[in-house]
Amino acid sequence: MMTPQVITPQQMQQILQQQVLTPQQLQVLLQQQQALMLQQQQLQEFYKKQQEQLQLQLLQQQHAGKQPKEQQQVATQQLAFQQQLLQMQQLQQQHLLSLQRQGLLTIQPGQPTLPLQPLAQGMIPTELQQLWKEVTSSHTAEEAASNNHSSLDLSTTCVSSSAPSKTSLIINPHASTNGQLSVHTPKRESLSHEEHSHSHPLYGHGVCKWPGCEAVCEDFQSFLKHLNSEHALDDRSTAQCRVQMQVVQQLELQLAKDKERLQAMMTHLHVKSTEPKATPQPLNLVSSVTLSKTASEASPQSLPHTPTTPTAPITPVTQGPSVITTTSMHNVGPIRRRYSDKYNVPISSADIAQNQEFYKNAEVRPPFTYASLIRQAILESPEKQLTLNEIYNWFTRMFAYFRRNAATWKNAVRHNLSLHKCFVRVENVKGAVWTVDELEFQKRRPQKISGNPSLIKNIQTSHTYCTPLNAALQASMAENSIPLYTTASMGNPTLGNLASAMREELNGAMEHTNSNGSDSSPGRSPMQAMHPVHVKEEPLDPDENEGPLSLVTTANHSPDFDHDRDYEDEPVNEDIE
DNA sequence: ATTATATTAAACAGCT
DNA sequence: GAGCTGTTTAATATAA
Repeated sequence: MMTPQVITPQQMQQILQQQVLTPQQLQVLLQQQQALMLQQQQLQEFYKKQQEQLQLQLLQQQHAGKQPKEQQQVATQQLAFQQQLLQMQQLQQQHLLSLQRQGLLTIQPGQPTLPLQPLAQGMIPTELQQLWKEVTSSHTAEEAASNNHSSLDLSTTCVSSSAPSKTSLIINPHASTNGQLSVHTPKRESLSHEEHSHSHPLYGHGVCKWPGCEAVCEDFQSFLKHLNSEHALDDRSTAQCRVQMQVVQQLELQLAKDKERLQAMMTHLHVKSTEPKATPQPLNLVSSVTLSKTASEASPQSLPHTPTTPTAPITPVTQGPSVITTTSMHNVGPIRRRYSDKYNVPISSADIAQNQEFYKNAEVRPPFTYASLIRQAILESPEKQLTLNEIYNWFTRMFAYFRRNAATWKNAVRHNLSLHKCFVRVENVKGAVWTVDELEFQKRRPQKISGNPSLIKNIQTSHTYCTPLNAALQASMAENSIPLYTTASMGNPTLGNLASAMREELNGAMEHTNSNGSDSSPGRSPMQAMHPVHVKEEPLDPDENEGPLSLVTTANHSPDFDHDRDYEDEPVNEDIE
């Protein structure tokens, strides 16, 4: 449908590959580049039209009421979404490919998120500039040493106007955080790292992966030789690098725009869909983060074709076919199955950050239970304890939905706090705070995982059954490596909490006994093992080991939650629902 | 059909 | 007494 005859980056590279660039050739190249940009503009136009059409459809849908063709429209909508998502996926893949070709990105299976991280946010031009500077600076240093003829000053074309005047060799291995600049350091990693050869971004399947090269190299050694001889730091390589950089930049731009567009579409549709309760809005959505996460291996056609739920948020449907389960919501807790599983769609908050923003702004009911949300709120707090009011504040801060009907949901929160054993009230100097008994919480979890508590017993006895659970947990880890509402950064300390929480989930589900090996409360001092003034008595569970309970008696009130009073006591519109 | 869980509403008690 | 906090009960809905 939309396969414009744009000159692909590869073709461009091939052109470049033919010989050392002359300024004329470069001119041609730039023209081609402009053509590419033009094509991309057309692409954007297409999307624009698509979106307009979508809105039109929605309008019609609203006016038409419940006419039978509504379904057709919905299907069209769905299609549009899929196209959009597919396109984004392609973009992402293209982008990935480009980066790989460049050697700017190393994808290693061992470190799943690290290299992909920048992709999710898009590599900002300054990063590219930085990379470019590194190349060019070393380039000129070499250049200045050997031949003195003025090389192609590519920096005038677009990215960096700062001509590399410095002669110092800036080859900083740490600077290339997003990958490795393999242009100038092939020898270092040659013999000693044989296994590393497999992961060299420019070498794979016995061929050189330099853009447009594909020279056959039997082994890594010959590849290095080839790399040094054919792709040395000369004008041609530099130009190739630069062109590719532009391509990447464009793709980044395009990706960002498409992401934004998708977000707008989602938000738009979602706001609409909350109004009519009886009209489900099946949407097939793939989270953008899924794209970035699995762009390299995910097949685009594996989009599930099952509708989601009426009230569920635009929950991106993950495309990983088997691994993703509802336990992907682990860090949040059980989802509200009432809505989520109606269509057998494994809802997963793949793009947590995205959803965070979504729920913050869109008045959409989060698909999590109150208990899960309360737990999340508490666990997110630095002290793992919150007062009731702080929990309230968290709700209103994180979810636009909870900025109205305060009486209702606050009552529900209180009700949940009292009802569930997993919430433990701890008397404090300043009053009382609520903590989470993770074991208790996880106790309810097994049912969520499989719906069959006996399975857990099986898991306990036969470790071969660990696989599904583990897979689920790993998927959960991959999916939600970030606890809700924290931005995605691998260094996030909360990640550790999540990991330990997951370990505990395993422990809790499989062993059912409290092994003190799992320390779920990092940062707790033994001082805090003081007895609480008042703990909810539990007659039904005498065997409950209250060991891991964090019974904090000190009044260390976190200031983080004192400024959350933005939405507090906001005027309540009781007549909305 | 039964059971478990979640949600919502509401009554009530204790406290500030 | 009002409002907040916390407990409890009941009705209802949903999913397993």
